Amino acid sequence: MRETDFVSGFARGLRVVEAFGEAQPRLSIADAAKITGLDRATVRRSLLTLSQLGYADYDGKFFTLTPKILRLGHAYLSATPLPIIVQPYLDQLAEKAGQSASASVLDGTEIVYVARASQRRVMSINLMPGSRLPAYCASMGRVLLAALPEAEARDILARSELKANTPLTRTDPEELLAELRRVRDEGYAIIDQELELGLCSIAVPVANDRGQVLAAVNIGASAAHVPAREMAERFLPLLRETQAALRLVLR
Amino acid sequence: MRETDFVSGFARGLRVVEAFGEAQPRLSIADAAKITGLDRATVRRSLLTLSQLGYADYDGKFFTLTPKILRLGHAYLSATPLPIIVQPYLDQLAEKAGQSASASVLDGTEIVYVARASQRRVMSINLMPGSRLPAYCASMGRVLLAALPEAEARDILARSELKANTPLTRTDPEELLAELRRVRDEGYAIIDQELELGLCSIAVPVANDRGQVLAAVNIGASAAHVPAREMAERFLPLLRETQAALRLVLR
DNA sequence: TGACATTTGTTCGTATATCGCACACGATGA
DNA sequence: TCATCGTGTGCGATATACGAACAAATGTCA
Repeated sequence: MRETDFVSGFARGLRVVEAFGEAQPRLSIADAAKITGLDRATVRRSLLTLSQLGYADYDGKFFTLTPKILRLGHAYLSATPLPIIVQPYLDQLAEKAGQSASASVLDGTEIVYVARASQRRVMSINLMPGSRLPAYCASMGRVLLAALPEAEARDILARSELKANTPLTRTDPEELLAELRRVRDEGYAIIDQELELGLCSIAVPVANDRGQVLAAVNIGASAAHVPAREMAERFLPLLRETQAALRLVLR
Repeated sequence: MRETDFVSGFARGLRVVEAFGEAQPRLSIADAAKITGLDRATVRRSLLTLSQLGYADYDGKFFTLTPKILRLGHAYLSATPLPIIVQPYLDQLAEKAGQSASASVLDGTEIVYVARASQRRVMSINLMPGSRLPAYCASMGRVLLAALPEAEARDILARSELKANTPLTRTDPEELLAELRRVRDEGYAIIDQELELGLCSIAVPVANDRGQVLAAVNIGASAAHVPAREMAERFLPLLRETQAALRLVLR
């Protein structure tokens, strides 16, 4: 790949889009420049481009993204068979379990939700396709990390900001790696309020017919209703069932 | 806005991303060039840029989008208060109604799902945030079009490809405009198997405290379980309740 | 099979567009 | 009033797009 095989204007524009987020729904030119570290003039050109294409609104002072920006993610969601195939199985799983079920894949140090069947809300944060959580402290994250060669998992943990979201969060890399080995052996991961107090979840990997792990599926429940020690007993059979069904239809 | 306030490299890159879709999950350079109408050399540079940034994978022949691309849509979903505020109300609505509830906004001739609480699957197609449906034949689309000045609704209908998805689909622009006037008067829209046989839905507009229509909320049900003539009776009170609650919290 | 046509990916040179910087200007507030 | 912050603009240096040409792969037909 040569130096000139890279369109930096495009890359800069994508950085500007990603500058928008929960904390920054509305950005002025200077805001976006500060967040992206790009020159104000450059950011301004990118934002005006977004606005002219209908991906952003501009009131003369602040820019906000429009729903048209979802077309970009939609291209992935509809182009990738995974979410479409998984969704009906999730719906069934959520109904049988009486709890929310989700599917996610790994992207760097984070897991990305690609499908979700919500039975009832148990988390304070709102999860939907495209939502992200740190892998090290999420049940699906543990399962996905366990599916990687250990060196790679170690590398991802090293790049992660291992912070204790609750007193129960495990943050020691060696302890996490030991847990990953356990997950690899047993084939499932349970999180007991490591992400948020009151929330438990159990996840299994989802592989295709060649045994490649493509995603993870989990069930989340309120710790008050389902203590962590009961998670496996109550939900693992259902998850195994879903896992087996998906193995046959994924390629 | 001056000529130079536009980054055409960025705009070209976005066109390339949108070239991916359900029918085209994997694109070669030449494919993408054909779809976008851009020069092969230019498309190649954009695709290699996407690949280098981790937004796409490249096997030497075909490009596919990666989940990282969802960050772009996620920027909107988490940056925009609407989905986050609406989701808990949708969950509640879906539970009370025992049917799926969704929220969407208008983008051109299409509605875009921004949040969804799925109770059970009634449609053959899979809906999730970011999914799109033509506005003219969806209940939320009717409601959103009805909220526009008539000239604008007429223009959108003119730009829409009015095709009959089922024998019940209404495709005559004048008939649709008359229906929009009815929807505007009555404050809700019912779709009886116009999008897909066996599927009924009812939608109401969601406005903020200043009366601006920001989105639409609907309930979908199987026509076998809930005939169209019973939709209003069974679900309109629940939808009105949700509508009133949202009016108070949206601004 | 071999020769030829077509398609696809890649490279190159140059005209053109874009970047980052510096500066001007207006708004806001101390 | 002055300092500060944010926006818009002109300019030289640099990066990019385009079209064309080339190489390699693929398809086609006798």
